[in-house]
Amino acid sequence: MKILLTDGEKIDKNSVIPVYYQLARLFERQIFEGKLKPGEALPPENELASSYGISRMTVRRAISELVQAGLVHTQKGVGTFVSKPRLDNVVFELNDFRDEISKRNMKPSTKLLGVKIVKADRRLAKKLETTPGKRLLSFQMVLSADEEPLIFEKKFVVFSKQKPILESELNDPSLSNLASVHSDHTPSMSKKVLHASVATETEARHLGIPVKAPVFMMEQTVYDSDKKPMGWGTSVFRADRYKLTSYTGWSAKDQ
Amino acid sequence: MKILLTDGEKIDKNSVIPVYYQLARLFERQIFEGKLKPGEALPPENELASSYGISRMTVRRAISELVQAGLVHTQKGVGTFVSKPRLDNVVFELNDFRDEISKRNMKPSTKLLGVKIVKADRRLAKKLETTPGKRLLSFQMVLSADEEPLIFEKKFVVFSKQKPILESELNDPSLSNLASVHSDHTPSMSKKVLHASVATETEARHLGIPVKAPVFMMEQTVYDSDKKPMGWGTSVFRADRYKLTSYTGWSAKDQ
DNA sequence: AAGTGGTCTAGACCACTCC
DNA sequence: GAGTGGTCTAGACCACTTC
Repeated sequence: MKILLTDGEKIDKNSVIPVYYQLARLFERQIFEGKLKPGEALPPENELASSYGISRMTVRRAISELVQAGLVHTQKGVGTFVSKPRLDNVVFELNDFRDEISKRNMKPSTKLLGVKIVKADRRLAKKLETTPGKRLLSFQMVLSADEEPLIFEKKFVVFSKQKPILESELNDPSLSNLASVHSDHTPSMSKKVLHASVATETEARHLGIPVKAPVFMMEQTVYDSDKKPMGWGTSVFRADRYKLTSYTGWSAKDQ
Repeated sequence: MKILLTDGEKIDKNSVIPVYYQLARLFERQIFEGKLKPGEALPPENELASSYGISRMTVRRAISELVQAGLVHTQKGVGTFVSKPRLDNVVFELNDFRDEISKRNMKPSTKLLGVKIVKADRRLAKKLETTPGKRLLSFQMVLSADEEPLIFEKKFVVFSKQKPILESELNDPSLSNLASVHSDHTPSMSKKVLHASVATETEARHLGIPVKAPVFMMEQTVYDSDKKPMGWGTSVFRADRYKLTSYTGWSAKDQ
């Protein structure tokens, strides 16, 4: 028997809020507030179970949420310890354009500049792992927020179905959707590469920026389940309007 | 009672490999191989438990791993279903320079160009939420891989300790370490913003690239637990050598 | 009402670490 | 050997969806 810490905080077993969730938040709070510092051990699972009057499995569920969040880590046979925040790894997210724009309370729009059938040149043939001369569907479009052009996109799709260009293309003009609609296969993997570049004359004109202005260029390849490329495309983002932000650390969610 | 599917696959309860893990891999395999298609339901948890002769909690653990991995999703009162792969959200990682370079079997090196004490101008004062004239520690350095310069960095730290510049700075020249060494506080949060830009004359000279060549510019601010900025810095990456790659989809780990 | 996933319990045995 | 986290069981009750 040990003297129990007086947490001042309690668990309400009759609440609609799950016990494991209450316990996880309780520890999270103590870590954020500095009452539990990096390197310090949490009480053993058995002790937590008996002192809160809950089952050990419930304690473990709470702790496993903290482990997932990176707040603590466990050592078999030793204990559970508060982790040090890792501040120098970064994760940049670049999600669906329409979602992002809508989230910022702006109106997204897509202008389809042209759809045509083209023959693959050497570069396209290489990107799509096919032969030069192969017939491809080509799309060009401009994505805008509140009527201001932000992104200029070119996409090329290997087509195996003769399908008319439908409205659905404009509802979801993502490369994986385009590839999916015009092919018998289903996209199962996507590779994206982000470059820093400068605007070409064409890109500058469509985006309303100076030639050679800095831009992000994202290159996407969509593959089917056999790892054969189904589509390839580039998206050029205005760097004056687009930047990628990332927060790391414990209070990140407050931002 | 229902007729059980003949999976051909079995669970070995006496294996050293945990049962939940075996079951999760079994479903994962079936999803990757297309035997379980997006939208299809997994058998109910109770059925899985009885047909494999294991407890429902163990089944749930297996399923929860699949949920985490994004392979399936659950609907309360309805069932568990195979998810569609989400191919159009992207996550770019930009991890510690030394780790990344070492992983590529190259030799990372850091050249410290200069350390001095400077007075904050208006821009720095704003970035660090302090007043112009405030004395700051200033670092400039070039990071190279196999002697080729890749990144040019400037960092500014609000210092509250009079400490000599130690070797430790070169071992870990990250902004959070610099801020930590020269302050009484501990960094607890970091914000990074990635821009596309073009090289200034100074940057171009240090990186050995033409002026106005495209570069990535990453801006980092490190905060203490009270959300006061402790340090601010910029890292300029050669765009001809640096790009960010991201894979999404089910077979991503094969890459 | 029947079936589903979500939560929780009170045990059990194990492998591991540390002394 | 004592203490720790990791796995697993065989139940239970609940809220939810569907019919």
